[in-house]
Amino acid sequence: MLQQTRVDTVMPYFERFLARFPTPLALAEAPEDQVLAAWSGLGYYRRARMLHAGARVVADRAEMPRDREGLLELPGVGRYTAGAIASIAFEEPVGLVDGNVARVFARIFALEDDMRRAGMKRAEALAEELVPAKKPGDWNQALMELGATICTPRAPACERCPVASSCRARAEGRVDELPVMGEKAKPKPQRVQALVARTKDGRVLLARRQSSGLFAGLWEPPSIDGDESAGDELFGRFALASRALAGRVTHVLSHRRLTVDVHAAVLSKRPAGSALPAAYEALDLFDEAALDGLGISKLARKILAAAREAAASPGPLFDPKMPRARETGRRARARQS
DNA sequence: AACTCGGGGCT
DNA sequence: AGCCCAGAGTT
Repeated sequence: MLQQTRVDTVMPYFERFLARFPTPLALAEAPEDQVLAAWSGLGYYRRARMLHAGARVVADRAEMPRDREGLLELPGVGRYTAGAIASIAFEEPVGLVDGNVARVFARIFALEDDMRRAGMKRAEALAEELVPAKKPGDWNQALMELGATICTPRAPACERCPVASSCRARAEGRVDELPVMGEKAKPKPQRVQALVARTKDGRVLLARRQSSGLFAGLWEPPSIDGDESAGDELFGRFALASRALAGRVTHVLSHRRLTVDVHAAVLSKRPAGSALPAAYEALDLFDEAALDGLGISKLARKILAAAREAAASPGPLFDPKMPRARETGRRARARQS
């Protein structure tokens, strides 16, 4: 859970997850839907699938690997995670480098290399060299904690730093220049058309995404990439009694900036199996109360909320027979007030 | 070596 | 509006 995610964000998920899946065996025996439901909202859902697969490996062998080499063989366990478990749980004297340690080393030793690329190798070699034989887990956690609380990316608290006198960047007045972080690609804009279709008795149509790619294995209102014309291809798969543009949702990922047109519709017939859109592997109808038990992305929740909001407060110009555009979000509310 | 994969909190 | 987070797997 801590891969690329802050401790404070993880904490409540961690508590719930361990209450629900207390042991590797309990996790291994759980259906994937329940694992993704417990992960719902945390992001990088491949981590959940990998952890699930890893639990199954451990359950099959009836044994947890107890050193770095064995841990590295588990799916989802890379160099950082293997080092963290080996040193903290099993007191193996191995180093580790996460974003915090990379920054701390870059400053203490004035490392010039790009820490997004080749610089990580230097940092890992240093970590391996410096880790003490006794309490290696405490050492590693102290390095990470120093980076998270004192040696922060911006405005580090050098006056409170216990190793400021050993810091080369500090001595050379280059704290703000280190670490060197190479350019990162900007998210690419992408348009999406989403369909929130309900039966007359209020159940909502969701589709489960295929097992690889974006939001793999999660349920969501079916959608298609592209502009309005792409939407027609999606809408045509279903028997719709009515349809209207309910709002627009934006969602930013590391590599994409999604703008989603949300279309609300009423189903006149139950969807046939042949209606399954590309990128999905299943289709089903759900009561509102059942959504909590599903793996659903934050984006999908935004889309559902936009459709609900449009239905609840149609606005002065609403005509149920006419398609309409409606803005949601801070800017629209500011304009209305 | 570059790209894919979420979401959030802080500046 | 950026930046980056207790990264791993795939191409």
